Amino acid sequence: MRSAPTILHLDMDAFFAAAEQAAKPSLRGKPVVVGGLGPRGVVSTASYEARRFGVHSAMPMAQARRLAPNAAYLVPRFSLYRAVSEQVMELLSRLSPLVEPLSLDEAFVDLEAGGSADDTASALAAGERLRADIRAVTGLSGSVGLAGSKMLAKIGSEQAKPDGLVLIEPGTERALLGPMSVRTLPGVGPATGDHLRRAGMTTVADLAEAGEDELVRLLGRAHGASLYRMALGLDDRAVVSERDAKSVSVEDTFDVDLHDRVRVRTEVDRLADRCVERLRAAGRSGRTVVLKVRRYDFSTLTRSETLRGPTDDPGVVREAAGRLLESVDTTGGVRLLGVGVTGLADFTQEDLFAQAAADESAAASHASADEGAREPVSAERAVGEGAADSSAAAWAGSGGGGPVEAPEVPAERRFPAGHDVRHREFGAGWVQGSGLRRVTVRFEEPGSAPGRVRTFWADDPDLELSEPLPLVPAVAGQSSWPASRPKSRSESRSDSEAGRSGGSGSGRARP
DNA sequence: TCTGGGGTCCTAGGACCC
DNA sequence: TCTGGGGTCCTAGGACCC
Repeated sequence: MRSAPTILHLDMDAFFAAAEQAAKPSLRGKPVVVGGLGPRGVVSTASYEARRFGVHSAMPMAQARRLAPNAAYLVPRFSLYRAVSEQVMELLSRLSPLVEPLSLDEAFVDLEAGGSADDTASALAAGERLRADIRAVTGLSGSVGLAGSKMLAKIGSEQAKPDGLVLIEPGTERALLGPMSVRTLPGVGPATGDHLRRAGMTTVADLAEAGEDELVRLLGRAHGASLYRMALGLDDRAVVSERDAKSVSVEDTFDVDLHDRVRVRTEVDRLADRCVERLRAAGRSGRTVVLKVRRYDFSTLTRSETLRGPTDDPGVVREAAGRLLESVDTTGGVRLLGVGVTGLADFTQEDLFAQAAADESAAASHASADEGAREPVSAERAVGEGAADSSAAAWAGSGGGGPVEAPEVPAERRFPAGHDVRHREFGAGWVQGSGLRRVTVRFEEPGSAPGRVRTFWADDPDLELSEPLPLVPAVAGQSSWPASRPKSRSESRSDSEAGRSGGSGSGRARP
């Protein structure tokens, strides 16, 4: 709590969808839904136009399609969002060294620590300038909350949406919060909300009135006490930059439940490899391996095993995950599998060896086999039979499961819906749909007029996938476009996987 | 309507040690 | 010989957030 509103919370408006609209002029002003396109996909972000149809985050995609059948449905492109996010974070870092990112599109900034504001007027000026800078550099809008604490700054940005700024004057917190729903407070989700409602509390004022003892009795020590303080508008949490990750995990929901025990085991192996890849990319190792299984009925369980020391050896993680799998009953079908590592240490296996060698310890019995990236097994995965999306079924081809390295990569995998392409003659565009060895491209780019559509053969040598373009043309002296740097393998993987799980390539955008 | 993927934090019981 | 309490680690699950 401070007496001047110098904590800033920035939240980009409908970030993924807005970035896609900026990249694809024909989608501006139209409903756009970004999320998983497979039969079990959910909505990541809906544009404000799509929200008017009732579409919102975390909604099953099938439901979204019923509500907004004419919206454009796109798979997320994290390389684009990451690049825009880096531009935004760079602008925030000019305000203060104390920037705490919460996700790609959200962050706290301590304006006071940065010397960029020390009272209401200067905070307001900094916030408005930031919003203008973000629009100039990225072409997107963000909403800003300013207050004397993190909680209130965040509530402020929520109230400011879309494309606004709200400043909450210190001293007015309790009056402002009193009539609001308990669900406004961070940490109060559906379960806690129900719990409180059954106890007769629906507003923040109700919580303040109930008192700390009552809330602790109801919700437990930590949760009850912190909620009581928040209800009074008290929040001392500092803005902290650079928090080390505490776990790394990967998981996959399958388009169709897995029944074959052998198949389940090979998927666990692949997930273990992917998990270790990410672990190593972060220069970390971990001691506890966690297996997650979601069964056909959505019941979810985890099994974990703590090793004698941290590892980043894919073989070790695979074996541990495999052992854990032994203790899980998978009859009835498996909907999701996940492999994670916690208890992270800052050194890699290589460092351990160096240390061990220096100590002349005999511990170096486990060779860190450099597995490298295993070729993903048939990318068709569970698509093919029983896929709900009729277009996906039509495009999945006959039988599926052809040789992985065959030259005949299906068009929908070489050219995932929504991704950028370049044609030697027609220039920049994006994949509107693909399948049956054809690719349909809309030729337009950020800043251009809405473009026209043309269809090509997927093996057309003049057509190739390209990196996302900056949403705003680069200006001399302006911050550079991070996407232009060479991508790491893990980055390029994540986008193509998103495209793969999208499966159908049915990024339908109406002309 | 039929439920993603990546995380964080908390609770609770049992083992183990002092 | 029997009993007590506290601290830490491990495991499993749940709530929550974006």
